[in-house]
Order: sequence, then structure tokens, then C-alpha cells
Amino acid sequence: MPLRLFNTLSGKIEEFRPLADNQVRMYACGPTVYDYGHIGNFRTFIAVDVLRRFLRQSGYQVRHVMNITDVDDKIIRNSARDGVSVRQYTAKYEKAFLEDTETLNIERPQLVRATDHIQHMAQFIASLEKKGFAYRAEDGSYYFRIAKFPDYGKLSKKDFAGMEDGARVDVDEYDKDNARDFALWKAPKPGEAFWETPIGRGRPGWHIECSVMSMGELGETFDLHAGGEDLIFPHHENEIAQSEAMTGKPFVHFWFHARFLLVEGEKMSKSLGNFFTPRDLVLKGHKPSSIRYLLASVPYRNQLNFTFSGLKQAAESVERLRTFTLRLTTERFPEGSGESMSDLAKETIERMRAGLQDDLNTAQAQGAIFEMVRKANAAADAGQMRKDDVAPLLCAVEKFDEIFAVLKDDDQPKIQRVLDWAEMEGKLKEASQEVIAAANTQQLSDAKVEKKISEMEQARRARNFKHSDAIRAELNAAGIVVEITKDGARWRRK
RNA sequence: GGCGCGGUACCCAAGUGGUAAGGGAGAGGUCUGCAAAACCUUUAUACGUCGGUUCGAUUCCGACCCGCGCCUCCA
Repeated sequence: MPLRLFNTLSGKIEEFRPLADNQVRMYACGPTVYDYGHIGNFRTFIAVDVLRRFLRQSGYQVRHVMNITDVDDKIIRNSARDGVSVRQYTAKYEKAFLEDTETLNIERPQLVRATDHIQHMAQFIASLEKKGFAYRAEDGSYYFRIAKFPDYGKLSKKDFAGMEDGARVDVDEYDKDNARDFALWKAPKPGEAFWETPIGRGRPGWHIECSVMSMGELGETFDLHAGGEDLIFPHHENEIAQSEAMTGKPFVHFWFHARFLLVEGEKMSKSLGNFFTPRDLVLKGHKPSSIRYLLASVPYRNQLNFTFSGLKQAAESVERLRTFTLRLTTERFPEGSGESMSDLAKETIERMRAGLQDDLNTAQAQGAIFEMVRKANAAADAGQMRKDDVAPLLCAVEKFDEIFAVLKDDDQPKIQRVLDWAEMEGKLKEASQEVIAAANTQQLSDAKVEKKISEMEQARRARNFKHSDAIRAELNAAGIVVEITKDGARWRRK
């Protein structure tokens, strides 16, 4: 069964079939690097990441391109305010963004920067003008003439048919033929940064970069274009207008949009004080894996209410899966195999796939894996687990993690990087005591921990529980959880 | 106002025309030197409200209430 995805363009769930048999070409709108990315941004990027990972798991080769918007009004304004070049200003936030995607295990797409393609954009605009879809305003700005593009509004389902070309609205404010016409190119105001191009001095409008760079990398028609739901209009609508006006061909087959999230039941905003970046959350003591898990656990088209209680629950869920994996890999089971476990694993893989194929129903996939965990634990407790059952069960867990990417216990180095950054930025005081304490205990190497553990085991064998408990308490204080099992002690970092 | 999405237990969250996955939290229990982990039992006469269709609706239709999004640069 093929993947079924909601396509904003048709407003329906459709079978996803790429143009080329085996290859998917997708483009995702990336960040505008004028500030740190927040969890709302990352919800979208994680949704796209889940899509990308699932496509690959389904056997497609994925060509995934993402833009970095490193020029816009805010960037121009802020860089001028700080007295630095546009590139100097954006470099910091671009770096931060890439670090954050790593922190959240978002696979890196091929990146394209807007400022690397200014000349291409200028050429593109010149061609649009030649074709009659663009015009130059008195100040040297260029606008797209939407009255020339009858399909305008087909993505956002807006009806612009009644709009007459030439009906001037707000003439004082806009130097355009029609208020709905949007800027392709902005002439510089005095003191503003600009690029020198054949169509004059200025900077690109917001939408043009995505048309130029996506088609430049992926061709005139490609499979899928993704972004947050707010981009449906005007951004993606305008991309369609520019691109299809240019080529006369369909621009994109599938439009994929992730829904906005709420934070503690309210729209995230700085004024409400519920505005968080992944860095904020890490400093508050939340693991990157918890953040990713929570952001991925609600299907992308549903509103996700991001709460601190939810973050805690996510952490517990991840812990449960990690503990299960640890159990399978450390416990000794009798030789042989019990037929039911490999069936269970197969069933689970099938259910996860079915869920994800159904418009990326991540919640269903999670339900499937947890049901397997419970059943497998029960079997192990009942002494019915066999040595050969382990591999298929682990395989199912692996399939799960190919999509969710939360099981590898690599939170600590990422947390450390955030701490290092906080120190440099003078934000270390915002870090919780727990985070700092946990980071300090990372000094304890695996070898040292192992040594302590074997000392503890010796004490236990001698039934010197006072001593063994003391060691366990000491390790615990250092962020190491020790669990005694019938096959000996096993440990993990908190 | 136009267009669209949603309202499921203490919290998060799937799902179905025939009476509710999963996770977290709570309670009780098993195991254990003690912990931890794990397992078992338990927590929705019921899926916003009111009508309608139907043998039967939480699931389909209608109205209403509530929440949310977009309607020019916010993912």
C-alpha cells in the first residue's frame, strides 16, 4: 500500500506517487535567520523530517532541499542597527539553527541560501516582466501582476476573480496596480543594503527565492513542497503564481503543511511569555529526545498543545522504550525461539507502517510499538522469551527509531553544547541546577562507572548491602541509574 | 465577514456504523535484601450540546456552543 498524504492543493488525502519511480524530490521552506528558531518552527521541521525518513524507509531515494532565508526586512534592519553586514548578522543564527536541527535529530537537507542566488532571482524577474507577469514601479521595485494569473488563489482556496486589474487601492502606501500584487523585488530605501543587478539595485521579495531555488535544484515540476500552515497564503500561493507563470507547467504536485502548535493551551507569543526555543527548554532541564518525541507524537495536521507536563510524559515514554531495548540487549534468554515473538514483531512493523502510511499517523505508530513492548516484557517476565526472539523485536524497535530518532542516548553531549553556548552568551544563570549537575557528572567515564559497578556487585555477592547501597547511592547522585537484574547489574545515565 | 481545522478519561492522544489503541499520572498487587525496572488488576454506561438518518452513531447529516488557524511577509 502506498503512502497517503493530505495535499493542500486538492484539499484531500491522496496517494503519494513521485514523478520518478524511485526518487522523491522535495523542497521545504526553511528558517529566516534573524533570530533563534522556536519550538513552533521545529514542529514543522520535525514533521518534514518524519516524512523524509518514512519515504526513505519506504524505499524511496529522497532529494530534499531547504532554503535559508538570509535576507529580509528584519535582517536588513537589524544588521544596519548592529552595524554589521547582512552575512555577518545572519551567520550566527544560521549556525544556531543548524545546531538546533542536530540537537533534535533532524536530518540535514541540501541547503540553499537566498543571498547566493540574487542574480538568478533578478534574471527570473526580468523574464517574468518580459512575459507580462511583472512590472516595474516608479521607485524601481518590481511587482507580480496577479490579474494576469487566473489560477491565483487555487492553493489557499481564495477567490480573487472579482479583483479588477488597475483598481488602485491605498495608492499612498503602495506603488502597485493592484493591492494584491506582491513584491518580487524591493528597491532600497536610503541607507539600506542592496544588490546590484541587471534589473537595478535592491533586494528580493520574500517569495521569489523559493521559486528560483526550488526549481533550480529540483526542476520545473517536482513532487512535494512543505512548510508551516501559515505559508499557504501568501507565500506558497505566490510561489505557485511566479513559478507557473514562468514555466506554464505545474510547479508542485503535493503541498504539505504542518499545523501550528499551542503552548500551554495558548498561541505561542513573546508577550504571553510562552515562547520557547529548544535551547530554552534544554536549559530548563528537558532532554532533546523528549522535545523531539513530543513534537513528533501528535500527527502533523493536528493542533499540538505543547506543555511542560507533556514534555515530562514524553521523557517517560522515551525512557520506557530505552529501558526495553536495554533489557533485550543485556538480559540472557534461553536458546531457541518462540514463534509468537517474531510474529509480534512483524505485526508491529506492519502496524507502524500502516499508521505512517495513513497521512503520517505518528500516534498510531507509537501505539503499536508500546503494545509490542508490553507484550514482549510480559513474555520475558513469564520466561517465554528465547534468544532468537531478541533480533526481530530489536528490528521493530529500530524501524520505529528510524522515524522517531529518540532512542540513541546521545542527549548529554547536546545538552553540553547548549550549556557551552549559554555560558558564552551569558545565559548560564537561566540553566536549572539539575542540568548543570547532570553535566558535571558526565565527567564520570563509562570505565569509571563500570569499575564502581563491579565493586558494587562484589559487595552484593558478599551480602555487604550497606556498602553496595552506598555505591549505588553515590552513582545515583552522579546521574547514573543502576538496576539489579538476575543477570547482574545494568546501568544507564539519567 | 470569507475559507478551513478541531472538541475522546486526571493529563496527552489514536480510532471505529455494532458500544472505546497507546503513553503519562493515580490506586492495589507480584517480584526484590532494599531499590530500580518489569508485569498484573484498576481508572470513559461512554467520545462538546441538541436534533435527524439507522436495527444500531462517538463514528454519517443538520443546528448550536466552545477552541484554533489563514485572509500580505509569523513554522
